[in-house]
Amino acid sequence: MPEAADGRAQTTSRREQLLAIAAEQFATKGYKFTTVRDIAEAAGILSGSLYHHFDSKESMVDEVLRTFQAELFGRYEAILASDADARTKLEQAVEVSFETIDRHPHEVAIFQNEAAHLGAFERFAYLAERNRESRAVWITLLEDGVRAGALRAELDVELTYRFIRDTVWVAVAWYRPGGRRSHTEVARQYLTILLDGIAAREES
Amino acid sequence: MPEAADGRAQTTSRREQLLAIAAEQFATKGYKFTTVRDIAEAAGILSGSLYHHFDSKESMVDEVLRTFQAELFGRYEAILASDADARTKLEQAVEVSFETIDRHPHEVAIFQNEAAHLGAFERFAYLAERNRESRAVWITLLEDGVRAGALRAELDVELTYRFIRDTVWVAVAWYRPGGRRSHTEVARQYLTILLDGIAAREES
DNA sequence: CAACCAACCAAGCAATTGCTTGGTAGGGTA
DNA sequence: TACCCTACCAAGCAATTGCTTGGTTGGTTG
Repeated sequence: MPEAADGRAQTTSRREQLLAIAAEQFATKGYKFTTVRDIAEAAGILSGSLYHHFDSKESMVDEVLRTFQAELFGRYEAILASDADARTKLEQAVEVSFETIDRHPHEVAIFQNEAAHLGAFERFAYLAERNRESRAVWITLLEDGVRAGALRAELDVELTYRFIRDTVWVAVAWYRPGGRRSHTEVARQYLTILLDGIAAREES
Repeated sequence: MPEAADGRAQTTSRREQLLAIAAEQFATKGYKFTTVRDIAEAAGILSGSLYHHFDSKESMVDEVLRTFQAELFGRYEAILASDADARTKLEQAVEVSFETIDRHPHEVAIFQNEAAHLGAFERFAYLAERNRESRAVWITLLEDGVRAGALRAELDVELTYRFIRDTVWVAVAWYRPGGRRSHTEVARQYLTILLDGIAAREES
């Protein structure tokens, strides 16, 4: 492993650079639409040279998705393990999600667009596993919220989970890092809608 | 055009059958992952025979998406043109969307998964146009709702539109026609969350 | 019956694709 | 100097892919 003079691991190895380039291509054009020649050209090398770093195109998406998921779920676990109240935890989970879109838009897009097809292959079975994990996280958060009285008691937790998950992740399709709205702003607005709804409150 | 004995147009021409088969394949495996041989095999014919009905694989998605969009936007326009109040129109638009997922799950899935990539090609420029139309519909509904006092005045209409659009359509990824929840039920639950939020109301 | 036609088959071509192989340039190290 | 190792090139192979072409079949119609 290459290291800088001061002993810290070098921030971006060639391998990581290539992975980032591949991720961008996969995200914008789709996995199957992206050829290894595309990736190589974007990196300024020949297609064959990619196989010095990776043993297949499949390995590239695999590694991209794996590292991304590992980081994301680490953050979810941290929230679950904290001692904040139920509503705060829910809000944090939403914020973390939007922050992830901000920091890893390509990775999220790939996951969003390709997970369904790729999940069919044995190699990507962990995607389904992560899906179950994700569901467990959100369901826990929601049930805790109901139990604590922070969320409506009649809530269809399963449906609510799906709506949250969908809305949060699909935002990657339109959210642009560095754009007019910050991820914090978007998360805050979304939480307002989710928690209080869009209807005007009746005077009671 | 083939016609039944009683003079009505035959409900499903061979062409329509093949389109339906192709749509299913595109939806489940993705456009690029689906080969013409896959489609042909699913139809019980050889791949070359498909070219008696269509002149390219591209034409197949094109036709699938075009007819789907035409029907959908026809229904949106009908709602806009009606004389119901703002809130009712918004609810109807949501209901129509979930009903569309129920009736044309494959078409919605294709649109959801492939529109982004395909939109880059000139042939599919109408997808972007339809996107603008869709935005116009929802923004109108939301602004009318705010104006009528049915929706909160401080609403970020643009963000709200995106959240609605995303959540509604992405449901195609998990909604199963004929499953435990009817599309009417899902629409009703979703509207509750959207309009009133998931937070418990404070006693005031 | 003769003509026609929609629907299909059989075979294969040309381009693209992921990937392999053998070799080379150049910087670091003993 | 001799060696090694990372990163790359040049060339091309084998499989897959979308699509073409010429021909066959079976039903319908004048």
